[in-house]
Amino acid sequence: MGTVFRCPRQNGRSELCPAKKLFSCLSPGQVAALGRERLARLFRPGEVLIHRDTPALAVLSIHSGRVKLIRSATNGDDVLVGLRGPGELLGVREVLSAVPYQVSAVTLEPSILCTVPRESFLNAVQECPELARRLLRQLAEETLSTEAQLVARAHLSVAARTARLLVALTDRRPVTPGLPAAIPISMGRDEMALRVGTTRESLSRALHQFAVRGAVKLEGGTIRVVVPSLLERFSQPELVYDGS
Amino acid sequence: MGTVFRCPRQNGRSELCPAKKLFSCLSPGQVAALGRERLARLFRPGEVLIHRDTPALAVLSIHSGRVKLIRSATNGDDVLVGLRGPGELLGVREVLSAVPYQVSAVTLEPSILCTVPRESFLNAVQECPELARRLLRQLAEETLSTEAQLVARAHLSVAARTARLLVALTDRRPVTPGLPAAIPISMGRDEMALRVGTTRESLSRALHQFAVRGAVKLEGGTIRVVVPSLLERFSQPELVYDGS
DNA sequence: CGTTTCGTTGAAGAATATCAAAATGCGTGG
DNA sequence: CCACGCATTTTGATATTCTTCAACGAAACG
Repeated sequence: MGTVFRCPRQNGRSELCPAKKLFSCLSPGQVAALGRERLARLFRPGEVLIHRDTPALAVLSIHSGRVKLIRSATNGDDVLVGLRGPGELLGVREVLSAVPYQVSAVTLEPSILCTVPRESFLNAVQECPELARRLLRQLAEETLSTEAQLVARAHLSVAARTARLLVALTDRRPVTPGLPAAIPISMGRDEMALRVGTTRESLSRALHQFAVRGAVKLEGGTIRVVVPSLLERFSQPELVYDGS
Repeated sequence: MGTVFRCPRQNGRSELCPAKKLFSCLSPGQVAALGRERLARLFRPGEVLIHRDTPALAVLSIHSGRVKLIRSATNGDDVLVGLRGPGELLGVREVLSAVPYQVSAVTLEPSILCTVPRESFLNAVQECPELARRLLRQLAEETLSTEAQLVARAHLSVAARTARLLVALTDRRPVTPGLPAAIPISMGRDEMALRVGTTRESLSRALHQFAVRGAVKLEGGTIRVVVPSLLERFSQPELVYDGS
């Protein structure tokens, strides 16, 4: 599970995974002390990086690729708890709290990660106040976003949450040169459903509603947002749209 | 809103609100620099300490009393996002993330809090690495617990979540001297419902189920847990109990 | 060209919210 | 001590939202 290889280097010196931003405050010596962080591994999509309920022995740093954090129930229905991308860390909270991993981490794409042993990480945090401060801020934002997620699930319909996802996905695309048409996205329905916190079927129906009302256009594999403003209306609470 | 008065003092020196644990690493000078933290205010139950969407100008430290963090929707249905008690801080995440308050904070009981201006707080974090580390750990635990909440809502029935609340409430009571009978609690049904993430009515029904099956006994105002083990069974997923 | 995976659609069923009303508890003043 | 009135809790009936099961069409792939 995971091919071992070296991270790309720059300037002849070992270059940290994009967690550079985070670790940039460490001295070369401290970086070296992080341990085997230079040894990265390549993972295929769908590989399990972290198993829930196992001891949190290390923090993983994402070099490239996207990873989903899930809690899988015994029966099999997963709950998405978060998504992480390049430059982000996995398992920080558990290592800091000294508890077993509370979630499982699974790659969504081919990904390259490196490992920082628990002790090394804690040492770095201890040694470098700046690192602590950066993590602090990151965690603060993380908590707020998880809370937002909780609230959304609590009082937004599946349709509204779906609309929100679409809005978020298009927002993130600065690539909106022409005013008229809008932006397509690509992602499996199952992944979308996971992100919205519903089933494949319910998601499909929600999209159908949007399409019927002319907010979006479903083009095999991609979703074209035709009337963003309309979509934002759907993302509001209250409003409910059902039936064929 | 809130009567101003001085915090109790010990040893002739001003004593910080129970956030002592957190701030104990600060020097007296640093403590003084925190600003007006010695000026505490008394709030009546139900007072709003923090209004969502207003600028996060300060961190509040809870000296005594309990506070609920909520997101109130336009229509009026609140979502409980967290509870805080003595020694805990309000608004840390927003201050650290430099965003407006994302939740409202409302007292559940008469409470005494003191205020640490945003800048003072950030300075303290900057100055004192130990403080940063403590906050880090606290935030890490906070995130994990919010996530757990999210997961619980996602795949546990109202009954299961209710059972969990009862279990948690009894667990927190070390006051279980005699083995035979069990522990009573007191709390409005509305507050319970809020914590479980459901309505007053649904909660009532869940309790009724437990009572019918002999797990608990409803005694006006208090709930006596008769068979804890049974209650724990109810708190498991899968199992569903409905009907009269 | 079958086979497999993915997406959509329909119909039935479950869980929970909502609305309305009865019941219970509780403090107050007679 | 009792009666009254208010607030909380419970209960019942109904509505709604969503999931689940099942089937079908279509694109993807060997």
